[in-house]
Amino acid sequence: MPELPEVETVKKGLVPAMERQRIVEVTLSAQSLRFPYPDGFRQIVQGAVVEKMARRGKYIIASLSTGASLILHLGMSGSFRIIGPSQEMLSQKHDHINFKMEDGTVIIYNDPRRFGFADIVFGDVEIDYKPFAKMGPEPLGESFNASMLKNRLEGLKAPIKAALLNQEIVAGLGNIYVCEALYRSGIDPRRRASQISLRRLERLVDNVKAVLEEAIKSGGSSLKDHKGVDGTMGYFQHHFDVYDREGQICRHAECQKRGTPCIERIVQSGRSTFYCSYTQS
DNA sequence: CGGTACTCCTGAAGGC
DNA sequence: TGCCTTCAGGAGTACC
Repeated sequence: MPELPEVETVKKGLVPAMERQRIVEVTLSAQSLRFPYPDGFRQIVQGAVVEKMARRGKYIIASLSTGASLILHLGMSGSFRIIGPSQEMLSQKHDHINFKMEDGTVIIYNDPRRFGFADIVFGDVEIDYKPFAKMGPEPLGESFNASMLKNRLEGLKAPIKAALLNQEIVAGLGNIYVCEALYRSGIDPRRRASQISLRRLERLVDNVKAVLEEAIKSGGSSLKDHKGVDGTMGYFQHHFDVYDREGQICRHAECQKRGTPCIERIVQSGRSTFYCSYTQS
């Protein structure tokens, strides 16, 4: 389920438990995740110190003292929970990976749908890990701006909705935030990506950044709430303008005034798109 | 090559 | 209550 803000929140939550800590033991479930665990996974990870936790798109990267990097992807239903040294460790259905740290903390990866995966990369992840080699820019980075986006959209026949979901155009966006950013920008999700003016792309870029930043902020606060309860690193509660609001009235004054439902749901490349049929053109 | 459809898997939600 | 269908925030692959 997680998109960039959720992955960023999860990564931040893992930092205090993992960074500069040695992983002393790894246990894996019998069932593999989306891909089989790489050969020698346990041997490669066990005994290594996590030097730095990072995020690229929707991927979490733990760089290890051995020079290798541990890559984690949450798929649609992956989550982590952290069991402190003095806490009782209860295993749950769909637990797949346990990382036991030197101080006794255990980090557990749980994933009911098993769309997530773990991988190992030797060398420079940006070059040697295939998905990163082709991945678009980080949307919160300086390099993500309207003119570079216009270049990347040039010649595309796909609708803007599909283009923004493509991780090779821009990294980390998923169905929810694409819907929200297009709504805020007043852009019809069905519009051809290559036919959007620079002016509108400027608004789009600003709104992509804004919606992600807002989500990261609320993700951070909900993380705190969750931790106290059961150690779950949850996803934040967030208010969406259009996502999952089919048949409702959006917050635009003109739509409020009209009083008839404006939010519609359509299917684009097999995924739900929610948008305001009056203000997005 | 570009674009879309299909696919992996489990669980939650809604209809009857 | 239970059984069935539909849908889910990802992304690689298959195929036109």
